[in-house]
Amino acid sequence: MNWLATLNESQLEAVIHPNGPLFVVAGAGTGKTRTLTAKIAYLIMQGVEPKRILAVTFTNKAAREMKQRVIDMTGPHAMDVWLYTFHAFGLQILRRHIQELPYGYKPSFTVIDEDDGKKIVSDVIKSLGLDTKMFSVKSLKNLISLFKSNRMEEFERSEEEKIYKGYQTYLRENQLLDFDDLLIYTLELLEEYPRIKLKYQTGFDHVLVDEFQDTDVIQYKILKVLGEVHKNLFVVGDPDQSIYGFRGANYNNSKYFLKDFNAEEIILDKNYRSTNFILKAANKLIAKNFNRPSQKNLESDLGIGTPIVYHTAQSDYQETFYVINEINRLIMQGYTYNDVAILYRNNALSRLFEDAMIKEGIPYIIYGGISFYERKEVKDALAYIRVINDCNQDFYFKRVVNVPKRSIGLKSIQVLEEKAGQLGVSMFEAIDYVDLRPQAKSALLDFKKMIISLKEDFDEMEDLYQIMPVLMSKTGYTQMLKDENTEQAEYRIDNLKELQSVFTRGDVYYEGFFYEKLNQQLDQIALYSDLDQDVTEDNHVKLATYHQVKGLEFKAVFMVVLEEGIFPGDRALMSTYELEEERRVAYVGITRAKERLYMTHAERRMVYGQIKIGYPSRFIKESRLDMPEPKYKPTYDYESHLLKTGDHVDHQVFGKGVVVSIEGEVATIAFAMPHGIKQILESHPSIKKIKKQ
DNA sequence: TCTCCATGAGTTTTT
DNA sequence: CTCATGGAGA
Repeated sequence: MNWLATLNESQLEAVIHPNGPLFVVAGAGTGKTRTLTAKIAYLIMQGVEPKRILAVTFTNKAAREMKQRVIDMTGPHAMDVWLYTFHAFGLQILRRHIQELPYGYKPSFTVIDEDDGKKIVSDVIKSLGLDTKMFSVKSLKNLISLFKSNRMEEFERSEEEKIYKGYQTYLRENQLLDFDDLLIYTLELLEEYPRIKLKYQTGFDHVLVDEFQDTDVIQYKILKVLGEVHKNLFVVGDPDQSIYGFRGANYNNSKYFLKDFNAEEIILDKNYRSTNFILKAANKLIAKNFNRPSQKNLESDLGIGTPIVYHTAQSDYQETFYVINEINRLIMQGYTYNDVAILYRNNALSRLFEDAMIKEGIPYIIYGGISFYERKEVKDALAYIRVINDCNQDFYFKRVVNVPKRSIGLKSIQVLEEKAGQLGVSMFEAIDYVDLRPQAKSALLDFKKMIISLKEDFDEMEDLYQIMPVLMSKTGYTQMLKDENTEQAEYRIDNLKELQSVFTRGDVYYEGFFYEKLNQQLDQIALYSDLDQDVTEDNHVKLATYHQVKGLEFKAVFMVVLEEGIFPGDRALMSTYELEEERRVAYVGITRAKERLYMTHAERRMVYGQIKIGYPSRFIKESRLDMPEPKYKPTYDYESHLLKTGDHVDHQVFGKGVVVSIEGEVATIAFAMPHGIKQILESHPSIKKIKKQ
């Protein structure tokens, strides 16, 4: 156990802490993962059976890495540790017990992703005959999610509730579960079914949780049930890095945990990542948050380091220019492109910087975008496989029946779906009975024949790698892409080849007959959003949002577009709660940097095609170490006003209003109730002047 | 069934 | 500005 010697005092204290509830508050870069894996290894060394340990994480990547580390530390029997994401843990439980719930689910249910969910919502809206303009699919899917996970009491509009019910019915009738269901049904089984509850309460002796600050209400309840009997909950997290509130992460869970379990608390604040200029800035910034349990100040042994560099650019373009220049200077000083990250608040801001990178020939990658398993061609291929695997999967049937084009239009599909509904069979089965024009009917019959033929091929197969070639040629999918003869199509073919290698790897990883392997592989894919390609090898600057780099670190970090209205965003200005979350996002940003940190903003920026004046983000001032006000000299003319008394304006949040007076840069504007009179910077990006009628 | 234009919306997203 | 969507028309 020589790895125990590598831990610092607080880490060691946490690791050898006797049984009972413990909250390890692990600040950024303080060895959170190291402590958690050491704890698991320690438990195993103490004689706890690996299969009686449950550790949950938020990402597959974290789960996989942690498992590997524990195996490295204690040997291969650590394979038996239950180390899963919350969702994967739920999936395990539900594959075993879902038939006990009164919703008609069979253990062979399918997990759909966010995109599929939206499609279903959209179909439901249409089938209810509602005006599609009145209901945004995106926000409805969100509302449904809020409602399902008890984060919203009731729907505001009766139609919304109808859509929710339609969605839920569709899922149940088609044996589909969305991501929320994986957690909700798991909780229901654990809370309402004493036998199951007892099984899992006593099946584990220890429950460990990573990134606890990101747990939502349902996840916390699951942990609560699991830990109720033995109370051996080892929870690691950093409330200051809670930046997923919008997705349901409940900031108060840390308070609840300390109270509900009367847990002890150990704080890790010795940082191993950054120099102290950076840490001081981070400490100073986060201290501005009022709602802040478990306060801590980060400090490291890495010296004071280089001061943070602030830069005010005259325009958005010049800001990118400055960043490029500084990157070039860093390179001359011996940094590699790999050491550098450009971080911003939202994805749209990547564009400017991407353009600049291309122009200057600096290698870069942009995080985010559509991930591998969300790509159209990959989803199509998987949908085919699901239909072949089980012909009654109407949802996936609909997706592929006319891809490539087989002249089976929307109308034909609708008629078929109705027929299937009348007969109470799947669309696939209903093909024989449906009344359609001969062309459409024979196209459907041909499709059916093709699927049956593919099914026969599958039955003959022994390994997953055999799937793709047959599938792609029989369905005509590859041919369709080849005929397109575009770069885009080439790229899609490459992605399908990559899917092929996913299956090849699956052959090594999974055991059993073809269909057993296939089902395991499909489950895996359902919970994985992306391939874990190791991108750290290549040498390029990383462009990413703050959210995307949580948990990562870079020698040099550029926090760009630090402007009021963008970061913090307009929406966050009204509530302390949201503003504090924005501040935590900034805190995450600062703490990514190991040696160099730049904070930049521009005075003028194109926003939606219009030039707007930008003010430096309050986070600059709030984190700045020199006490006096930042030497910010605006270069625009104070006297030329953008607005004048009597102007009508439209504010993104407060709606329409009239300018009552102007003093300096501040306009007093009267908005309709309940907002009333507000004083706002006249050039604030959320204000738009509207022409008088 | 496909293509073209008008229209509107426009944070963050581990699963 | 730029992307997605939906309706009209070929």
